[in-house]
Amino acid sequence: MRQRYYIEDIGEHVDSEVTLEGWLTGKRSSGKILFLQFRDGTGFIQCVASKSDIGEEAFEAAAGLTVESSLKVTGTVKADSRAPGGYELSVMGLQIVHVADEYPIGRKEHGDAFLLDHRHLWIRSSRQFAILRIRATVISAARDYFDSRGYTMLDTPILTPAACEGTTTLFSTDYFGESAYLTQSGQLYNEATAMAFGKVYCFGPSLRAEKSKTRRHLTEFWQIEPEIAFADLSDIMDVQEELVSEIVGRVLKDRARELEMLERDTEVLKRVQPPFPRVTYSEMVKLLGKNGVEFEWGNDFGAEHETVISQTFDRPFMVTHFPKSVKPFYMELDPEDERLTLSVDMLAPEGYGEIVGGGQRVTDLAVLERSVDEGALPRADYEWYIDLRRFGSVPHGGFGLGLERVVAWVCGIHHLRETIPFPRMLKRLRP
RNA sequence: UCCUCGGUAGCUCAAUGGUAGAGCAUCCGGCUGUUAACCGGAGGGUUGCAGGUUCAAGUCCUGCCCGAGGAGCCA
Repeated sequence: MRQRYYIEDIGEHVDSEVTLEGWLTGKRSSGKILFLQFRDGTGFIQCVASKSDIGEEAFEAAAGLTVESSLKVTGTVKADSRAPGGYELSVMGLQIVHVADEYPIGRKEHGDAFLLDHRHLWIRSSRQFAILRIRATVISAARDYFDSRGYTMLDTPILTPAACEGTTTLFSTDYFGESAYLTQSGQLYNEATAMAFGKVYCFGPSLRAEKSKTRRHLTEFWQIEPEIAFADLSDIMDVQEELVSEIVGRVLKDRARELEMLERDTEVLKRVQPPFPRVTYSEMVKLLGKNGVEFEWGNDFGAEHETVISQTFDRPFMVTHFPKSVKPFYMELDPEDERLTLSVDMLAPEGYGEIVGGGQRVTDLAVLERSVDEGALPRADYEWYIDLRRFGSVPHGGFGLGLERVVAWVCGIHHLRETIPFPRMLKRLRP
């Protein structure tokens, strides 16, 4: 394959001639000198063209280019402190590939609805570029964490016959005359693969037809879910904090430029080191009381509570031992207090709230059967899952890490809709 | 589903019930170091839809549609 040059590696080619292939993000001219803002998908660079270097004809053609026109630019790489990023390209020649129509997204501000309607173009802008590159790094770091520790990655199905939980609203679809649902989580299937492979994880979309309309919700979001045989609650918490620390460390190391583009305070991220604070649900209820927030034991934390609590800590923290009433049927009960479960949620600081949820699963056949019945779940659809307790049942557990929430927190951005290439939300299916 | 706010030029917004404007974008002209460049000029409107009040409605009233924020809900 021929030699290609990318902006990301431009520092390796100072004073040599390269050709870059990409798009024009903007331009400024001063009569006989032209500044072309250029991107190639790996970064952004300014190209400087003067009439004396490239000739009148090429100069006029370049001056007439519209925003988002595609072109190949040949020139010499210069280190220049005046340029953002430290380098610029001194243009010797350029080849126009396509002259774009008038581009709808300008450099001035736009409303949320307008930008979401133009998401297919919006992802070209520098802020979205930074966020989505960080997303890719978060995924890569998480997968590397598991792959390098002997986990087997096993995909779980997206089309399922039953809900993971009876109460939640599901997207349903026709499956050759039978109704099927889009998965909310790979967890139940993970438990089956964990009994076959020991340590497993899955990475895929979770779909929920909830009519949630907040910055913390998408109807289609991605989860990374490990499941470990012979693991107890303490093991699960160790994995959670190690995983999250590794993810944040990788982003700090490999995506410093992107974090800078987002003006993210990296001091906060550098504090993300084990051990994370661990508190029980009951301690948390007391803590809320001390902060003057009324809260009745047995309820689940709402947005307000999570915000108050998460401002108490300077790094992610874990809340354990939630009451049975607020957790799903498969959670193992606390042997010391049967009102409680061996569950753990991790909450991100700075008001970001829950980013991980998990815990130990029910081991005993009779306990699980009772839970399924109490939840009024269709027994037939869960028979395979119950089977896992008939054939070599062992203590096991795992968790789900909500990718978009982690990306939002790491990037320090307000709304989940910017953390996924094409967000799916209530009333937004297009583009 | 509930509460709040909004819908005016391509975009972001302004306009005491009395001639619909500005900035950006676009087009034309100027400028050899611009950083959301700058300077001068031009074009650009079914004020979300339907009805009502009024001499007169972008503005007031009623209904509907659409969007945003929040709540509820939510591994």
